Order: sequence, then structure tokens, then C-alpha cells
Amino acid sequence: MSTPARVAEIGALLGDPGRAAMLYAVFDGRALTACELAEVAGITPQTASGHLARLIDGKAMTVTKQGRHRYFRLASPEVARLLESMMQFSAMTAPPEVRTGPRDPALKAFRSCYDHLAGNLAVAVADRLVERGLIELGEDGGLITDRGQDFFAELGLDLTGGGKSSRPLCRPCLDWSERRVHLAGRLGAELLAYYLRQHWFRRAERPRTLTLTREGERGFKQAFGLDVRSTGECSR
Amino acid sequence: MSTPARVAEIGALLGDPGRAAMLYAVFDGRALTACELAEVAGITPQTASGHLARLIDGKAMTVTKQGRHRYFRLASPEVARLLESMMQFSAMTAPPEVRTGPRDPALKAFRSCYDHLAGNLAVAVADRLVERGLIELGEDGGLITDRGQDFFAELGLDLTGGGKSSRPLCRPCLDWSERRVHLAGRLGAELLAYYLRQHWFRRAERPRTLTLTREGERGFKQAFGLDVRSTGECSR
DNA sequence: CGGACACTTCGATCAAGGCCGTATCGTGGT
DNA sequence: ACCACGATACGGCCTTGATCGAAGTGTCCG
Repeated sequence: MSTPARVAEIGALLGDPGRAAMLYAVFDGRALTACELAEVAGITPQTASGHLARLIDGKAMTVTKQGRHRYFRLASPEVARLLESMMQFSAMTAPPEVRTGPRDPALKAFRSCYDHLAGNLAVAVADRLVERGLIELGEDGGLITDRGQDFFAELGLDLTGGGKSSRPLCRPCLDWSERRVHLAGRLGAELLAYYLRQHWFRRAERPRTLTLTREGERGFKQAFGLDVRSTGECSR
Repeated sequence: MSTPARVAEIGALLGDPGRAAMLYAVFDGRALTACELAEVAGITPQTASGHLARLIDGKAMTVTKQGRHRYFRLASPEVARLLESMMQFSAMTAPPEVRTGPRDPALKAFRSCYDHLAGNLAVAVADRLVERGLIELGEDGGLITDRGQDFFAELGLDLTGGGKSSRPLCRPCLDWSERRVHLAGRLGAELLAYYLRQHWFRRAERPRTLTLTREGERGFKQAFGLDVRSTGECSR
């Protein structure tokens, strides 16, 4: 199988409205059932089942069985990145869109974006981290400063990369409608894990949906001077 | 138009073997004519014409008229990134492939990857830059060290980002079959421009195809200790 | 001006695949 | 044991769109 042929396969895999809608639904890292996915895609469960089989075959999704439910989620960070690229491209080529963003106000402020925090809160946190000289962040890449290295190490974040060669772990993730970057990459994932360890967020009923706790409100206020309730609008 | 619907559109746009082959052909930054693209895609010119119209409409390609020829090339760096993501994903999901890489040995050693240098030479250069502590490079991101800042400034490279907020300009680009990163982002583009200014490469008959010059051989030998003739295999 | 060439448009054909109705399988709860 | 429910498999309908032949437009060259 040649490379361009593989590209075409992948494109075709993501090129159906139903499949795209289902992938989009689990883009934030949640795991959903076939019926839920069918509903968000606006198709019948049996149609969705076929699509899901193709997505799994194409390594875009994985499934875990739990009783009589089967939970579907993204197969790998690579898929998430691929979706990111597509949304970025879509935002770049279709700016006449005025009204963007999720209708659900809870998602405007914060949500998870695969393995890291996204939403207006995430953008604000990234801004503060840059302001304090802990990281630098641009569209092309990011870096952890020396001060940042110490700071994050003190928080107990593992940034060694597991012995792998990867030293820089700070990747920008463009909020494709917001046009502002937030923090992704290993540092982004570690930060979200840290928030969860500190009980700033709770995972809600649906797997991996985030709920801000009282401690979280206090934490963000104290650590970053952010009033989460007033972070304004965010977009999806 | 909702975001998932746009994703589906883009997927469908890249999801045809003919269109994928044509995009792949111009992925290195070249501009090709409709007939050339038809040939690499293995379709007739009239079919290719239809595909190209769709690609242009979808902002994936642009066209410039020159006499009776029309040269097609990638529309933007975002498209290149999107293709990169897809190839990366494809390499991740289909590793059983043993025999990879371009048949053309000239492309193994070096070629342009949209706006920066790619190929085995590019990987080797990136290695040397890391060795000398001028940059750091991982899978998630890259950074220019302080020594690097001075070094590249001395070469006359413009890394200011044009007043925009983007400070870090050092992005890794995974050679999806080689599984080794080379240098992309603004620094990568600036470096390629520098090579061209120094006449280390010449643009060949076809627009933006690279030919290594004598000066280039000497230059890479002298600057990086690299014997370009013996850089071994690279992959596409 | 006429022919060669690059490219596009139009029209008809045809295969791929999305969709759903029905049926089947398996699990959990009563 | 029974039923409810989630999920998948099969079969047939139907739309989408890829393809190429033929014809039309524009450009360069002799």
C-alpha cells in the first residue's frame, strides 16, 4: 500500500458526515456507546454500528466492553492530532462563520481535548504560564523555560519523557475557532492529570467529562488569579 | 456549517485516490501542471481537471497561470500540516510495511517538504543541531536554545515571527516512514532559504525541486561534517 | 491564419457505499 | 425462564460521485 493510497483511505474514513460526527463526539477523550454516537450523528444504531466497525478497522477508534455496553473512544493521540489538523484547516478556510462554539455554556469555559484541558480556561491558563515566564508558546511550537522546569518539577509533574529522546514536551494546540493556543503535548496532559489529582476537576457521569469542583474554583483563583465563572466565552 | 460537517468535507476532499495522489505529488512544495498531475494520479486529464477544481474550491490547492500552462501547488502550510498528520497516522497504523521510501535515490538523501528541507540529510542536520546544543527537538515540540538564538541570528535568519506573538519557531516534522524527526516550522523554512541564498541548492527544472551544488556538498561537509553522498537511505 | 497543445466543460455510464427495515445474537434484570 | 435492551449482520433501495469520450476555449508557434 503506497503512501498516497493510505492517505486516501484515511481521508475516506473521515470523509463521511456520520463518522466525522462520531469522531468529533469522542474528540474530547470521552468514551461513548454506539447508541449515543448514533444519536449525535443523527443516524440509526445499525448504520452507526457499520461506521464504527470501519473506524475500528481503520485504527481510528477502539472499543472496550463493559457488560452489555460497548464504549467507543479515540484509538490514539495520533487520531486526535489528525482531527486537530483538520479543524485547524477548516477554521482557516472558512472564517466567514460568525457564530461558533458549543451551545452548552459549560463547555465554553472548559472541557477536555483528548488528554489535556481545552476551552477558555485552558487558554487563560496558558496565557498566565507565558506571562510568568514558565513556558513560551507560539503557533509553531512551545518550550518550557528553565524556571518552568523547576516550577513543574515542584508540582510533581513527570516531564522526563520516559527515557525517550523527547526533551521538549510543550506543544501548542490551536483552539480552531478561538484562534488562540492552549497547552497540549505531554505537559498539557500532565497538567490535566495534576488538576485531577488535586481534585480541581471530577470526572462526571459520562467518562472523562469534567466537572469543576469548589477546590478547583479556589485553586485556579489562587494559582492563576482566574475567576472561572467569568472567563467569558469559549468556542468548540 | 458545523465543525464536524466541515471535517467530513475535508476528509472527503482528501479521500479520493486521485486527489490524494495529486496532493502528494505537490507536497514537497513543487508546482505542477494539470497533465503532470493527471499522469502521477493515473487518470485522464479531464478527470484530473475536475478533481483540481474541487481541490481549489476546497482551498487545498492554488493555481497560477503561466501562458498556456496552469501550475498547481499546495494552498497553504496548513494543508501541508494536514497531509503530514495523515501520513504520520498512516505510518503509525500500518507498520507491517517493510519496503518504504521513494525509489528515486536522489529523493532519499534530500528533498523539500513544503517549505523546509526533508530527507535523510535533513534528519542528519537536525541531529547535528541538537548535538551542538543549538536546538532541542522532541516529538511534541522543539525549542531554540540561547546559544541557538545567537547562532541563527549570526546566519542572518529572521526568527522574529514578523511581530506576531510566536516566539518559538522550531517545530519537529516526523519523517513518517523514517520515524525520525527533522526540522520544520519557521526555523526550518528559514534554514532552507539560507541554503538557497548560499547556493547550496539550486532549484531544478521543475519548480522547487532541489539539486545539490558543489558548494552545497562543501558547505554541509564543513558546517556539519556531513558527507552527503554517504548519508545512506532516507524514506518518503 | 491554421495547427498543435493545455486545459476545461458537458453528458452518459457505472460502481461504491450510505442508509434503513428486519432479523439475530448476547447480556442483564425481573 | 422470560423479556428488555444494546449491538451487529443481512438484504435491498438509492444517492453520490468517479470516470472517460467528445467537444469547446484559449494560447503559443510557425
